[in-house]
Amino acid sequence: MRSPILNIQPSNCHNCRMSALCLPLALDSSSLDRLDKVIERGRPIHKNKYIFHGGDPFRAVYAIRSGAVKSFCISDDGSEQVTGFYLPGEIFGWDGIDNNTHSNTATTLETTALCEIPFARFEEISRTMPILQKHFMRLMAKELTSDQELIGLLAKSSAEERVASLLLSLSSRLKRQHLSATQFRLPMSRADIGNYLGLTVETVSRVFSRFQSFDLILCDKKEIEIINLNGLSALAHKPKV
Amino acid sequence: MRSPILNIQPSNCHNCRMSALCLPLALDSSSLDRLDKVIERGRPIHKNKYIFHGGDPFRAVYAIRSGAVKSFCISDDGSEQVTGFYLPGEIFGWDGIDNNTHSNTATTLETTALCEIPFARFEEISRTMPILQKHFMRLMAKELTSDQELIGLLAKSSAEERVASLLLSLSSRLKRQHLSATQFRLPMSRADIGNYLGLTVETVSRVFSRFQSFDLILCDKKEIEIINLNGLSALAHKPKV
DNA sequence: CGTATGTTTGACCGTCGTCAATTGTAGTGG
DNA sequence: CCACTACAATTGACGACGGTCAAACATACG
Repeated sequence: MRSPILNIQPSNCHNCRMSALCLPLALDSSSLDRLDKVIERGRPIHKNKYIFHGGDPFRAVYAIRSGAVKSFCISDDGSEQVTGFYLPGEIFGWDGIDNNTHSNTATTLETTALCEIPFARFEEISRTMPILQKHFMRLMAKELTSDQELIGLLAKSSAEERVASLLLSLSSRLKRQHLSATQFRLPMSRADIGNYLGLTVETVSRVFSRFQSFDLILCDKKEIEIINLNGLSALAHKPKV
Repeated sequence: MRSPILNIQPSNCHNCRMSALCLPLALDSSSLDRLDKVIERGRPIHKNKYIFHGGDPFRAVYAIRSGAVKSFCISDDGSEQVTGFYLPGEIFGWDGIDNNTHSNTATTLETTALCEIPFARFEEISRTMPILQKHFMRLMAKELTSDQELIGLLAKSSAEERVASLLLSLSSRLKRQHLSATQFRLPMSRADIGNYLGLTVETVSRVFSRFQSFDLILCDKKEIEIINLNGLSALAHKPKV
């Protein structure tokens, strides 16, 4: 039984150290208060719990205070397709906006604390706060560009490039949180990584081994240390042709 | 030099037969008028012309009245990655919302007529028309889910499944426009298809040949006729494992 | 008519998926 | 605490799918 990890449970957006990430806004104090009142701060959720299921009615989007989340959808044939990994300060759940129904399922990869932003109430207050509306469209657009990066990755890259790119993405996103960019713990399994990157578990495992033999990373199960960041970047952006 | 292709040039949204697709909204007549006034209806553009470049400042999103458009981004190594094909009634250009800069480049695949929706003015009027704001968020969410379908396709499918899925996607989108779902002309080259689907030109060409030998389609260069729609669907959704 | 570009087809080979076996890890209950 | 089981990760052998290289052909454009 863990853990005092989350003793810094924020009571509002003002004192949440993540707000610089999920609300990079110039909101005056009273506007922030109004936004603050609609946000529901949940207690930490255990690993492998569902946040919403595909088909659920769309109620809210979610910001991560701590922990990690994966989202995936079920394709026609019943197989999973991981569509994203989300880290603290990031927002997920947009997929429900059209049709008012979630197309994805979201689960926790480890103990996770969320802020729930009920969409109906958000829409109300955003009517009087245009900046908030624009901000949310920008967040959605960010999600779009990150999806497109993934598309580029899947369409063109080799297994090594894909894994290198994922590691670098995680690294830079952790850095944004003022955490180490070179030493971290992967919240997801090899199978999740493979599914996300369009590779099999075996291939992912082999690539990790190869990266170690090249002295690019050290890795003990889920603990990662990036030793040669430049080398990894070179691999990730390796020109094809 | 004008082409008489588009003699049904609509003068406003009221009489545009595409409005049911790009504006599936319950707008009263006066609201539609206000929206109508900000939309700039351009003259037809020739094939292979740029609509915007990656890096351009974000000014507007675009609805297609006729023709076809592809969008692509340039990756670090200078290579193109096609991110989408757009047909009449569809809207593109969202990629510019975050950073106020387009990350993609968009070009016409054939002679194309566009409606330009200046984003700044759109934001103004959407403040007093919440339904419009929600509608645009839904359009962005649609783009998100379609990107995620592509991700699923790229991550898991074989060459045949990818090509079959693209053909079916085009087919159903043409059907939405009340055009034939089984006989149409591909607006894009084999190279574009390959780039989009993460395949080489040669593989795309081979798959087309194979589909013909299986009597799934008839195809003369860019003219396509789907003979066995069910068979094609079966191929597209072929369960892996 | 000549050149550039797009498409098709063939032969070959490398990467990654498949199948299989082994080891390591985590969670459960005795 | 250890035994037991279920699951995660690693490693090897093999083969298929699709990429690469090359050549032939068709089409578009000046």
